[in-house]
Amino acid sequence: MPQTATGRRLLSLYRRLFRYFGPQHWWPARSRFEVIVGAILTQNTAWINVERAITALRAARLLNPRGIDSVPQKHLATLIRPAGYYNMKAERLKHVTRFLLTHYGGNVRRMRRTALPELREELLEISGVGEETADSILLYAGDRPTFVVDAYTRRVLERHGMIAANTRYGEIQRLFMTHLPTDATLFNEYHALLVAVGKTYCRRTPNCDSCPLRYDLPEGSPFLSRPE
DNA sequence: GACCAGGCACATC
DNA sequence: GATGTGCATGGT
Repeated sequence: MPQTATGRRLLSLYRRLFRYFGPQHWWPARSRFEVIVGAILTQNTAWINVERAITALRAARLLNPRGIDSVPQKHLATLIRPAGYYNMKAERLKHVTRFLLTHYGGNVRRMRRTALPELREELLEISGVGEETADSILLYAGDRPTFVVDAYTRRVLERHGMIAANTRYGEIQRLFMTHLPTDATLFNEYHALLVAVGKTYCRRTPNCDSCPLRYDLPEGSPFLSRPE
């Protein structure tokens, strides 16, 4: 049980989201390697388009480290075209796959032998892997208790007055990680629920009036058309 | 046709 | 450290 007011509030938001949306069963993938591929492909991209690219890779029987490593980058780019930024992402998939092959024999589970902070640093050294992608890989492919911060996380917290605009990634991450129990299952579900509410209600043009978190908005929130 | 979607690297100040 | 830019498809 969190001792701080912030912790209690974060847990309250979590419970309300869970009650409303139910378990999200993240990450939607058939293998740990597919999680990593998805983490690259979903960068600034709608998931529906990522699914198309993943389907193409699977149909080409390339959804494995050896496959991605050996396919010509040009052809890889063609296959993942629906996910956008396909030239960049083809290169990034090559980078992350090469890392996995050279450091862990292409076996995602073998990442377990490296401690979380060191592994996070290793991932961040890969060109094309930033903080969110690294944390997504750690949490959703590696079951490591690290909190993933994305555009939705930021937006929900901002609108609920819990962070200022322009708050840095690490600070938002610390908010969750210092005020909640260190639990990969909780972090997994919480982030997935934030995306669920984000996709449906907490968009750039918000739909707060029917949002399950509307009564959690601060007094006089500009996002509510009716005072509550 | 404008806006948006589960970022990141790099240049510049 | 803050800000700006390129990368690109597909849905609304």
